[in-house]
Amino acid sequence: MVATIKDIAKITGVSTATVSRVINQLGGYGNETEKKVLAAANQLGYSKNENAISLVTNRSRTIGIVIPNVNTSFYGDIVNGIEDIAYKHQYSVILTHAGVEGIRLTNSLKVMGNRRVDGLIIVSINLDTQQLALIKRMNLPTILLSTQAHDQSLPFIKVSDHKATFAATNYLLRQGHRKIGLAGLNPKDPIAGAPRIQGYKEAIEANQLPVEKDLVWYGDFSFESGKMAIQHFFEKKILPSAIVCASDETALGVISAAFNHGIKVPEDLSVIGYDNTSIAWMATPALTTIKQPFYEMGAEGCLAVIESLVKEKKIESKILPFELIERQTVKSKF
Amino acid sequence: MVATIKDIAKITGVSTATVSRVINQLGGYGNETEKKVLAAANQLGYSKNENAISLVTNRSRTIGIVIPNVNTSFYGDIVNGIEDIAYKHQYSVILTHAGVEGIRLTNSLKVMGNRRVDGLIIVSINLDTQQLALIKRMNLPTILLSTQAHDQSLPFIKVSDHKATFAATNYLLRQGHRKIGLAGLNPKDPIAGAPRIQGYKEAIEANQLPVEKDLVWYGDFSFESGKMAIQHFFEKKILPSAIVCASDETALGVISAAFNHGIKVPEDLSVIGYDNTSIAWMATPALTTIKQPFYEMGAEGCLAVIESLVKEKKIESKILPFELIERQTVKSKF
DNA sequence: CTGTTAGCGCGTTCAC
DNA sequence: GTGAACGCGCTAACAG
Repeated sequence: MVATIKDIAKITGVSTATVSRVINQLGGYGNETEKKVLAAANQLGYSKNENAISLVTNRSRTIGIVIPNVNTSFYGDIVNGIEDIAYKHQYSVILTHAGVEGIRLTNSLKVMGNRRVDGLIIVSINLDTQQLALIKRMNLPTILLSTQAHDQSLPFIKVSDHKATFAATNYLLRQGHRKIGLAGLNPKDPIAGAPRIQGYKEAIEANQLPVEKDLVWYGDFSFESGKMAIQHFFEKKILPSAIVCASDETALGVISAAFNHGIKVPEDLSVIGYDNTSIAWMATPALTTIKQPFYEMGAEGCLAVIESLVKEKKIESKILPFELIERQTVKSKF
Repeated sequence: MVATIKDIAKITGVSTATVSRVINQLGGYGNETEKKVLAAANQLGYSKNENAISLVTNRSRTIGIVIPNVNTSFYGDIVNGIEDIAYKHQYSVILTHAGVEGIRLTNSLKVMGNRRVDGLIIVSINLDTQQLALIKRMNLPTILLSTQAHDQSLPFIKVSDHKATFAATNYLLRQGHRKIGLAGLNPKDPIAGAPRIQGYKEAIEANQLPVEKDLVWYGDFSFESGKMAIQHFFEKKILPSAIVCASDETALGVISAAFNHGIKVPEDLSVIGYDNTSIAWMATPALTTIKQPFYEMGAEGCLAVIESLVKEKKIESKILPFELIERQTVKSKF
């Protein structure tokens, strides 16, 4: 058994109250006692029991992270950002997976409730009305990362999917591309799907070009979606000169399938990705892509939650800037 | 404030002890009371307070994960494996980063101690003697993942780095390659460095070939190391026909630099990676590599810790099998 | 089948 | 400057 403040009290001959004061540096005790207590604590290898503290203070200094079960590599960055900030503020982080598409979310929330987390960070899950209600009922400072509530009823941090895809498409247009495909987006996804499709269309139309249905291939943001897009374009015999992709993975899928068909990137086909995960810059040719600031999302989200805890500050939604990173997969037509 | 068993007791007119029995399904109570209690719990939205439970039972049903701060994508898989198993057994998982090369480890362990985690999973950190002592002093079921203690004093799960690299090298040899390079390994790393270098050398020598010093370029497992290796080979004018790489990232670095020099993979140069992270199969050409079963490492490691908790079963070290995955970056010389 | 009691480790009055 | 006493929410004897 680990030592407790009782043990320290016994050894030093002071009361547990005083030990507690010293350990928490609350002041109001003599120099002598302080030394005595600290020495004893050190000698016994005393370690706070956060569970006991939680019980009496009614706060756990713990933040709950809920992540879906898909394994795109960017979750790592977000979690990094969260944990770094939590660490700085002496908070701990407990992590649960909410299953594919958040199926296990209810259970995740239950766990978080049982652990009495002080705040909640929910990453990249499309919440339905019922789930939203569940979250609100927990009455905890909460922030959504890389997603948002369809009714905006919870604060979030993300980039503007609409603008980012508009920018990507427009960039291709400015490079002289006229037949621009779209690959891998899910139109039923109200957060990361539909708005991006809209951004793509608007960019095309803003240039007085027609949106061609056959140039759009829906999917699920995956590598496979990218491969299938190329397959589809081939079958329809309508190969675009450039493709806007749902993710870096989709872009790599496009490139992979293109390669198999003998199409060269970027000479014959330009490709632009989305996310700027590590695979983007490690690929050959290196992927031109839209960068999402994942680490910052995590860090700022965590900070917002913690500040709402200590300063009772309301959590504000925030749109973070994306960035178009030019590398080697887009070729100008001029 | 959330409802407690006291509230339930008051409403239903039974004692808190009985409420506790019902909630934990311990049996020994009437059908009537059970219904009453459950109904009240439901109505009040009762939620266990795990912190209070931890206090009295002296176990937290929490497992601590310590991960270094580097951001290779495979941590995600390991954590996935851990969390899935933890979830199944109703354990929670608390995550801390131990900084670059485990510099913050002491603090991580302190956090874990304060939270009174029941078990410890340490991922991919090379522990020095002092750190090992620290961990042992915590007196917790512990397992190391994808690393091991230099004195084998803690159980671990990993693949045999030595054998895996031997296999990779030997595979290249069997494809007819005679000038085989090695890129990106750190010889000072006693776990993932030196043994692999050894495996490489042994394979070469087993084929009565000389180990050429200039064909070996050390590094830090990174993409950059791969690029520098090619740079080096060029300067020395000693381009191998195949390269064994420290990681998939190193392999991609090799491929990237090779591409810039007009060297084609695999036509002019064969490359074999290590890890089989997602970038391996998404790359074009898809990377031939050594697969490490990361998810399984996490899952089996977590299971071992939990079983040692419930069954007092000792945790055994385990060498997991690697697998050589043939894709498109190695070309036979025949 | 059920209630009483004690105590887990700690922070926090309220006295002195 | 310090201590006694209480209670956070819960489980675990023990008694009935």
